[in-house]
Amino acid sequence: MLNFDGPTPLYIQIKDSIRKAIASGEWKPNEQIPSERELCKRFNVSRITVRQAIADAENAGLLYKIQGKGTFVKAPKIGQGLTRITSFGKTLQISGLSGSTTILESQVVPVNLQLSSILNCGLEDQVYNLQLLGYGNDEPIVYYNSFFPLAVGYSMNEAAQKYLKLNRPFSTYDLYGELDIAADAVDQTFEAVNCTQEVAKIMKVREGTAMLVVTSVVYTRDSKPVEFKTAMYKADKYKFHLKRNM
Amino acid sequence: MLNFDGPTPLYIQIKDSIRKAIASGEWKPNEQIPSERELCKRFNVSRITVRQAIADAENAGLLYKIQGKGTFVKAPKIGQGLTRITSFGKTLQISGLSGSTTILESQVVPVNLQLSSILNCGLEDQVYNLQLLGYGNDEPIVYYNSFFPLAVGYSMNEAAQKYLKLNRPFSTYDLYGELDIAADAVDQTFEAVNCTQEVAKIMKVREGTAMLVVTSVVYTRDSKPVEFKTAMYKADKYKFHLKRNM
DNA sequence: TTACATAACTGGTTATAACATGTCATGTCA
DNA sequence: TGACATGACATGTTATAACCAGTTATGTAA
Repeated sequence: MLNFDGPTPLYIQIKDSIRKAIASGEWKPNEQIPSERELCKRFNVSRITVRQAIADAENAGLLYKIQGKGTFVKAPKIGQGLTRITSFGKTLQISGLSGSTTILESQVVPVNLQLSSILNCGLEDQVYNLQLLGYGNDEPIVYYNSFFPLAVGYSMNEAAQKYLKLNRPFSTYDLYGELDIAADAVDQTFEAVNCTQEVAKIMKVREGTAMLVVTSVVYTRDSKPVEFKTAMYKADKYKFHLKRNM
Repeated sequence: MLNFDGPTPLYIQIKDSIRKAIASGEWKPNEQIPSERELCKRFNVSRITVRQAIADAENAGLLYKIQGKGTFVKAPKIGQGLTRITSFGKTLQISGLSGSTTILESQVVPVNLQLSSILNCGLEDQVYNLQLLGYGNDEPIVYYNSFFPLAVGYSMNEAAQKYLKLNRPFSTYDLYGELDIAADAVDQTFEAVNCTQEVAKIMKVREGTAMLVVTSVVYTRDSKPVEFKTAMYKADKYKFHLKRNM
């Protein structure tokens, strides 16, 4: 089950296994997962290791614990929770909306100074640009503008075409699952802007409508940037939730 | 130093002590804090306990660690980081803005259904309403509309008057420090809205300007709600940053 | 049958211990 | 002098062990 000799810590492997069990639906929302001691036996590791895996998963918004009762799978909130990374497709599903995603643009473009610095590539390099439009109940809800290193971009595009054919809503987070890239962390900035004319046209809103803009940089486990993305959400259709500790 | 017999876990006491050392300026941003083993000796506890305290503090955005080098005090970002709770006064200070806060309203009001449910009080109860306007460089930046249980509200108002006399910028987070209330966690919702006429007047912007609205419920250590707050930020002056793990 | 003590779970806290891995200063050898 | 080995010290990972504190089912006594 676990690789005891490899370089990957056991608790990370266990966390990944938890993530998979939840993503695959094997463990359902609000369902109790095996107890810490049970997982110790199952993976043949100490309780500290299991607890660290669970703590990480809890931190990522995948689980919650109740003392004396057990550990449970966290059900994502309506809207979008900021603890747990939830893809567009999943968010729609939770909200009970039918949805779809269209590809507005899929192209290779030269970098600018900002992009080369963020994606950590040369000024002469090219990057892949993917622009998606997400619909909920046939209404544009979010406009994604992503930039990837070239190799990643080509794979992303392939995966996107695949989802497109299936006519299922998706965002780039859904696509990572299709690739062998393990996205591990995201840096995000939230701000409100008045919608420009171009975006207004794309999203079918009046110019000046308040939009929630989330700028993200996605990193792999080894802290290499793999995506720079700007997401513009139609304000009245999308909120973000967050729990913070002091 | 620590209370070994009390009900408060040692690692929480240590975390509080870390928080105080940072808040008081004893430990400055980017300064290295004593090593784990040093803290073990100093507090006379095991390394696990110290590590848990540090992990909590890191999670709250107070510290960061570099393997092989040490643990350091995190310097809050310009803008507002979403990992670490940063008060309005502190945010201004980091941004290098001079600022101030005025009290728009300080009154006792009856609850409505939403408030009674959130603050967990009876429908006949009254609550304290405090409305603040935060300025940066003489320009309105944020409008806070807070509601507290009555007893808390009176203390908050006193503390606010005190800050007002000192002519120092503040938000309710600054005020908690003055009271004996240990705010421990916050639930927040982020959304973008077009500014209404009333708010436009208060914040001296054009009607329809995009505003970032953050709705917060503040909880004490024992998970009792102590504040319901709506904060409206002038969009071009305020952004929020967040790092998320998967 | 009901009420209460208890046992058998759950996660929460803490100690001790060892070794791995990353960083850096120091000292040695070419 | 410069390159490299080494040791001291930082955090990272993991095991074993014990006890505390809630939750729940069970079984016993009134």
